Amino acid sequence: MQATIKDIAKATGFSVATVSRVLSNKKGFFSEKTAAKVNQVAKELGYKKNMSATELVTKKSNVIAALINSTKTNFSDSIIKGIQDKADELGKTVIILYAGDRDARAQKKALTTALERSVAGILLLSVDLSPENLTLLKSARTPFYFISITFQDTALPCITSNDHGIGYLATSYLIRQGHRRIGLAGLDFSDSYTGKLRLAGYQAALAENQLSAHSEWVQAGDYSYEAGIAALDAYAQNSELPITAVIAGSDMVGIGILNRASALKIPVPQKLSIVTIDGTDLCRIVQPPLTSVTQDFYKMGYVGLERLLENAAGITYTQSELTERKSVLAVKK
Amino acid sequence: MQATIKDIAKATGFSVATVSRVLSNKKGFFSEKTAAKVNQVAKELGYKKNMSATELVTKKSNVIAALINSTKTNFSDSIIKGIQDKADELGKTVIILYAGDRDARAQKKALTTALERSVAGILLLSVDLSPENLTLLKSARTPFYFISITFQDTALPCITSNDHGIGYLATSYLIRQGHRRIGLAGLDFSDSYTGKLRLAGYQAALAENQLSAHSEWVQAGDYSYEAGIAALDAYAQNSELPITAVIAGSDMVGIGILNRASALKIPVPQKLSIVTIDGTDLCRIVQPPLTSVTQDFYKMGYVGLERLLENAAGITYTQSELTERKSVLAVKK
DNA sequence: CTGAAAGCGCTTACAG
DNA sequence: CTGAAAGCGCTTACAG
Repeated sequence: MQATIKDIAKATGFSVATVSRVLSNKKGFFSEKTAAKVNQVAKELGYKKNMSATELVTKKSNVIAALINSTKTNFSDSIIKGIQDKADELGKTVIILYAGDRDARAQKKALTTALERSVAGILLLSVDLSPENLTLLKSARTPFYFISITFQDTALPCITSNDHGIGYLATSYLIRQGHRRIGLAGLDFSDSYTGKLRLAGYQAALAENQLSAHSEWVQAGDYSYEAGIAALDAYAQNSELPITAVIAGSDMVGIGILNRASALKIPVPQKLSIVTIDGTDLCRIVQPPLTSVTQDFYKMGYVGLERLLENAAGITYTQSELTERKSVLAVKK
Repeated sequence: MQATIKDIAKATGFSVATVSRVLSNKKGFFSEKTAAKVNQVAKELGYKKNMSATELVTKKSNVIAALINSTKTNFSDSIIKGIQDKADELGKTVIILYAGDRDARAQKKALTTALERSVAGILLLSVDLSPENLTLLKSARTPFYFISITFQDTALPCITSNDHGIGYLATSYLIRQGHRRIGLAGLDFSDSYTGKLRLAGYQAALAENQLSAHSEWVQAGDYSYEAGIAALDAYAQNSELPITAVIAGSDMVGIGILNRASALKIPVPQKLSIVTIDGTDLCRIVQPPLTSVTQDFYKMGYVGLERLLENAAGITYTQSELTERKSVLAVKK
């Protein structure tokens, strides 16, 4: 049997009230001497607080649930690191819950788990809730905050990169390097608002330079490695590539493009420059290392938790920056 | 205010006891009619069970805590997927807790969190507990089980790959391909028992073929990308490589070796064959894709949870297999 | 099939 | 600084 506060009370001769006070460190409500004795006995008995009881009576919790989806995009590591660091500063504890991959059942289960334990708040990392689950979440009184996902519904509180800015940044960078025929590959333009925004940023940058995208330059996809392969195959249909540079919707797309190009003997960056979006560690372990628009995932997590706890509304943007590596060639104009 | 069982009792005219029975589905203790009414009202009120109260009174929990460490090795995804799938089958819910990276404080915090919530069991994925934390874990009455980590102390219950077998398998495969001078790189032979076992397997395979390792063939490391770079630099000190093939301690080590070789114009596999240990998705996104000894991480998670719940003792091994890709060249003997 | 009552391990006004 | 007591939301023998 786990020792309880009662056991300690009995052993020390104090009341459970006093024991409770020292154990939860209610300063000013006990003497040093009392504390020493109680803590000592608690240690001897291997006492461990029963959080269920505490949460039941205080009706609050210091745990934050972070729901993650199980897709292979591995930038969530950085986000979680950011959340964890902030949580440590604040004395919160975070539990991570898998919410499946666009699986409404799994989402609901994770959500219910969080809600039933009356956590202090829910962070949703790139999880695109089904309509019912969104309703469920909203109807609960638990604060929530989305991270790394952009909604059309601007009423949802979230922190994310400025996706329009990302598209614009990548494109204008390539233009400055002298490129004129620039592709955009591997993004989802129908289900994903993110994709639409990045496309708009891309088009804006082109327009600003009196350029406009040929339809064959833009290859939709699902942000996966395979989407990168498919995109390159589409570009390589004719002996001459229609583009001199391409923006990949994710690191995995970029790597897919890179590898397929290598298989087809298209040298990167000599014949094709690549800028990828995300900028995770993956960029540096391929050859050539991929130049990227790098998102600040760590910060998303760190300030995401902050925002959640201050009950912030609306969208907060996190800064993205261009990281030059070796996959872009400057061409003379 | 969250609706409670009491509110439902009031609204339906039943007692809290009856409401509790239908809500926790104690078959045979209520009529269909009662159930219908209670469930209906529960739904209207947006009732959500307070798990703290339930756990407090039943003194049991159906949650499993999975402690993970924050190193970059990303095979934990597969392990967690395995755990999650098994948990779903069993109706358990799993919460994931970060236990830092060989950080005793973070470990303790994660452990305490799990223990204070009196979870049904604790799974530790590749987390190498400090001695005090191990004592803490053992002294609690909570069942625990290690995954993907090998101890010298065989009394600790765990599921993992047979590390001796892995070293042996990789080495004997390369020998069968005609290699005679085979390196081993990026493993830790001092802190990590895993490293020692793999080394022993490597030596056993060599010995079986009347070969023995030159000391310069074996380059220690910490399983990281940088360790791979360093290992290749060590091998490449002289104009001629001392080896024709190398076994990398992890996928990241393998990629480090590969990239450094490419930078130094050492063609893989023509001048250097590589077999890597782990076999995660990373192996297929580099060029050439890396032949690997592939560990069955998914299964580790899946049966790990099973074992935990049946309170199994001792070590369970999971099967590893050789996956041929493009990084090994067969040489004529 | 249903209800009254006790109790899980804690916290916290209230009174001293 | 300390204690007695009520109560958090549930479950479950016990009695009908």
